[in-house]
Amino acid sequence: MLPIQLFRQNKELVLEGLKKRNFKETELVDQIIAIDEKRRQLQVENDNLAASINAASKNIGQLMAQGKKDEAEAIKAEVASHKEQTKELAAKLAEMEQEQYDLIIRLPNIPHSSVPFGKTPEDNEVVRQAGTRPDLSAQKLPHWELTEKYNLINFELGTKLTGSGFPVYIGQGAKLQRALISYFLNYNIDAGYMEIYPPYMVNEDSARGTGQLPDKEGQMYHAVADNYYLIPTAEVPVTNVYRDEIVKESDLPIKMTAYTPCFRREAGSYGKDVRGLNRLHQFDKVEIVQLIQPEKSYEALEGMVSHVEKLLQSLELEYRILRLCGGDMGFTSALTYDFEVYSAAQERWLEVSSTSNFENFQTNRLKARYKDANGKTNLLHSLNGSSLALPRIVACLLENHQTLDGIRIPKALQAYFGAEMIK
RNA sequence: GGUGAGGUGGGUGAGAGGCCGAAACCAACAGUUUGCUAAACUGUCGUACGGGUCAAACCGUACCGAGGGUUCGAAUCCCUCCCUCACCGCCA
Repeated sequence: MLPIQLFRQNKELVLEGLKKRNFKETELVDQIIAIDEKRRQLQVENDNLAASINAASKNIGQLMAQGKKDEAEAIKAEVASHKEQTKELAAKLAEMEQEQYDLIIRLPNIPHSSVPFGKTPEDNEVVRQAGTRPDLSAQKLPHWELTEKYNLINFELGTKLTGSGFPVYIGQGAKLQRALISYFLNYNIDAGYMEIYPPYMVNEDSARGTGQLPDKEGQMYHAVADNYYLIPTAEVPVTNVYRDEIVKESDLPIKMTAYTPCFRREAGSYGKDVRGLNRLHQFDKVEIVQLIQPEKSYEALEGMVSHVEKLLQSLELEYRILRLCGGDMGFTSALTYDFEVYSAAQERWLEVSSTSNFENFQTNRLKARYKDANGKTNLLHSLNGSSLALPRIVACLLENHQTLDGIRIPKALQAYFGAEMIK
């Protein structure tokens, strides 16, 4: 949610940002500004009225203490009429606040100046591409055949136990998951991230805090009896750690990492996108989150990007980094880098990480703030990224490193996996 | 699941219709003292919205778990809901 001050101070910036996103309802901006002015007017009126009521009440108390009952009664009558007015005003004010909120919440974040113009994924800018494409002339099996061949994952069993999109990892397949999770977490911890092991369900306040509610409830699994939501990403519980908190500047940056399974309903997905490990209802992911001063957040974002990039390199996979265009960026992001890995048998790029700076769009709603050197309270900037999402990494590891003798495990992972090959 | 107690500022905790945005203590921050550390002392020390200002100072309003009610006036009384803690039961 954009801070209201932004509209008063820099309307042009908002309009330009919306244009870059191809966001059509630009009239919302003027509506918001108009309501804001009216709202403030009303507040001044209402506050003044309340002030006179308060003063009168105090007066009554003193008069009663002095035994001047008649005078007190006279003032009481006066207060009664003021109260009528303030009741009306307060109701109008609340209505207006709600109206303003409803409008403002519909606006997406303002893209960073480096975000390219564009409407579709084709307009995303390839920042870097690196790694080598393996020679699969000897054998080119897609991962869903490799998982069967080596008995790593049983998709049908998952369907029996739960439903489609809930694979069962078996034997070396299960061990590979555990190895990747440990490797990713340790890698992040070494870079100064604090490991968090959060709940896998959150309450409504948390879901609201990171913006899953009110709009995206269809994306989450909901435990109705207790009104808890299964997390669609670790970002939800981890970012909410700092909901309604004010931290000292000396505590910044706050860097957290967490492994969690992620639960997504993914209603409406179909076809090759959901084949094998490409899209699941439950998957594993290791997330990194940072909270930092506004002036340092883009430096931090670049740091996170190179952090994730090195991790991908260590897995010996071909990857590319995209700077998402205005039309393809998530609603809450100001700048997003997507990481894609080349799936050599499917011959397509798969997204394995999305790393974004949300500036104060998230923290405004979360009320995650810090106190600066002058004692002033400001909103933090929040950033997060995957490092990494497991299923597609697994898919690419299997496909890209397949040989006739088995699947080669990258060096960096061997100590965690305990073998050099899957046979 | 049963029974009981309770939700007050960063923490502990007092307040029981007006003198309360809230004592005291602790923590934190700044300073004085000091060879260093410690101690001692002094001061500062909630948030939001709005007004005001170049910026401050300052002023108003709201907030004592949430929502409603009683009253001229509510942290304090009443109602509803939520949550936490303790003990018992069950259980990984």
